Amino acid sequence: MNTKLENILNETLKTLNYDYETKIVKSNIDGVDFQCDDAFKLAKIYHKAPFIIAEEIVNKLKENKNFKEYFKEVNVAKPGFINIITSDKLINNTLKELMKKDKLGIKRENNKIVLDYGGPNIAKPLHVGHLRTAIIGQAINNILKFKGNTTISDVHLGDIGAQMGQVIYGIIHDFPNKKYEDIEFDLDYLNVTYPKISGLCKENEKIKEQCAEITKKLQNKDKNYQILWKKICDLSIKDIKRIYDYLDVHFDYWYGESDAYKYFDEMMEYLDKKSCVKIDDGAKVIDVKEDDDKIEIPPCIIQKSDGAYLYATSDLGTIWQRKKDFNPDEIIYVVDARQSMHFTQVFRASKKTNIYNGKLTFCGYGTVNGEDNKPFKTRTGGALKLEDLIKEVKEEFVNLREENKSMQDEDLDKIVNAIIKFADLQNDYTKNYIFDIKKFSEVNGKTGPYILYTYLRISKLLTQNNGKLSENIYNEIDRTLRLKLLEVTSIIEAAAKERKPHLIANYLYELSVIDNNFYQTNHMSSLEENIKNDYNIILEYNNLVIKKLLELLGIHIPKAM
RNA sequence: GUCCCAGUAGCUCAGCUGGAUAGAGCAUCGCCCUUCUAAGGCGAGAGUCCGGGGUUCGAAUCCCUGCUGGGACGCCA
Repeated sequence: MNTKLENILNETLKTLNYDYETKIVKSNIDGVDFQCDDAFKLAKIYHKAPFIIAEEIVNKLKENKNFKEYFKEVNVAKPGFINIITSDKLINNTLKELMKKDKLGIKRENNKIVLDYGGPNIAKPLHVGHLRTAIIGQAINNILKFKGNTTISDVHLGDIGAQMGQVIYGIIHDFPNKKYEDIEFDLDYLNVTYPKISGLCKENEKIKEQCAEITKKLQNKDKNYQILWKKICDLSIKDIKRIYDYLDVHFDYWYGESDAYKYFDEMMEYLDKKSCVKIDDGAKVIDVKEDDDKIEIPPCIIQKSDGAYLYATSDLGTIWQRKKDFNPDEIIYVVDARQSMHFTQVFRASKKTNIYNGKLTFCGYGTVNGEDNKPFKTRTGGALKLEDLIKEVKEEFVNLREENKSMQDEDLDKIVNAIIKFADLQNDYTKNYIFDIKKFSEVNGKTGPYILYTYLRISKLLTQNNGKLSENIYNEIDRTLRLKLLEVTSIIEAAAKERKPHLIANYLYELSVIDNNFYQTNHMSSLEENIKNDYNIILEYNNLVIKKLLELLGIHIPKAM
């Protein structure tokens, strides 16, 4: 739509001898569809009054023999705005073209992109802190895949950190006389043991040291500890998968930090030859300062003075591994914004040492806060488990009204997903947001269930149509809806380009509001056949759009609600 | 201390690659169900866009500065 209008406007500019690429934007003036503000720019370049230029353009435009095909009305407003009201014909023709197009009219991309999201720790249950990376990461994954890219998602498990030593310490002390092979325990046991030992470590320096020792040996591939480690991983991953499955969050690879450890030897050997790698206070560091830095970026430490490896090493090792396994065009990290400094260091280290020269993107999201606007904690001070959050939302929704109690479980789960995901994705992810269980479960207003409700209600109105859209537009809200549907392509393009799922969520909400208005002003059942036919075609497409966009956000539509 | 992010209606937030009268949801108040789901729609009130400068024909948006809140700053992950 915009392109078509821009083309005809640019043609006009040319005949007036203005050398300028003009842009058309959506107008927020009542009754005006689009506006062009470039008379002001031209005024500066050609030293004329903007109003004169705008009038010149509009007059010339009106001489165009195709004027009526494109426009219902074009006029100039006060200082020099060009207001455009498009013809019904243009709207309908563009809409017809869009309906024929594959993938909602978007341009295809073909990059190979690795996405790093999830990042749960083995031996700890998933909690609220794991929610955003999963939901945002999966949404970005879906969007980029829809754009045609080959995406590779990797959960990047924290499978070999300090918590492993602590859990193994706990197991050894709970099963003192058993061979490691024979020790058996379940998830409940793990869920108790980790916090228990973690607490002990805070009180007792000696136990902490012993745990650290186990961790170190494990990292150095101690065969015995690996037996227990394997058991813990298997149990824990199974549980983590269960929750991710519920949230429809999926990964192509379940690699962990331990998988990067395999490459440390060859990577360190490679790095030792680089001039930017040096020893500082006994630690091996990569200098990542750049001349135009506003602040001093500390060097990236890749090996501690005691020889141990740390966070940056494993992230660098992971880049090494990804380059080797996938050789992607880009790697996207969907992680807590507070890690921005760390990733600046790692990204720079990777570039400087030539480990990877592709694009590295940091998508840092804000924290989920409690009502005190501080990172969310339960009443007892711990992190709320994701499983409990899901339960709470479900309960809240079921108790909302009597009809919900008889809902099918399958449908309920879809709605719970919609509630949680839409709440998270409707705002720009770079910002913190306040986590309010009541607001999460709210069904009125800007929520997932509102969108689902709209979709389901429209599906019930749909009847047969002959697939041939006429040239008519019947009323203002009809027109608004058609124009809104024409925006879908650019919305997806923007969401993909900026990696911002909330653009899609906002569009879905705006579209749903228009839909609700539409079917309350236009009673389908009492309409003439030809109007009903047109509306059916439009609403059918409308629902196709809603369904596809919801899918991109990881939200699925229940059978009924 | 340095740097990053934020400050928009009572509350939660969109808008931020500059455009006309700053938009939603919740809350408040009015109207709309003999007709496809009222879990809805329409409308009203509510604003020094944190303060102060500047750039511009035009600033919530860009620059400088001050205040407030959150965060990050070499051997944790």
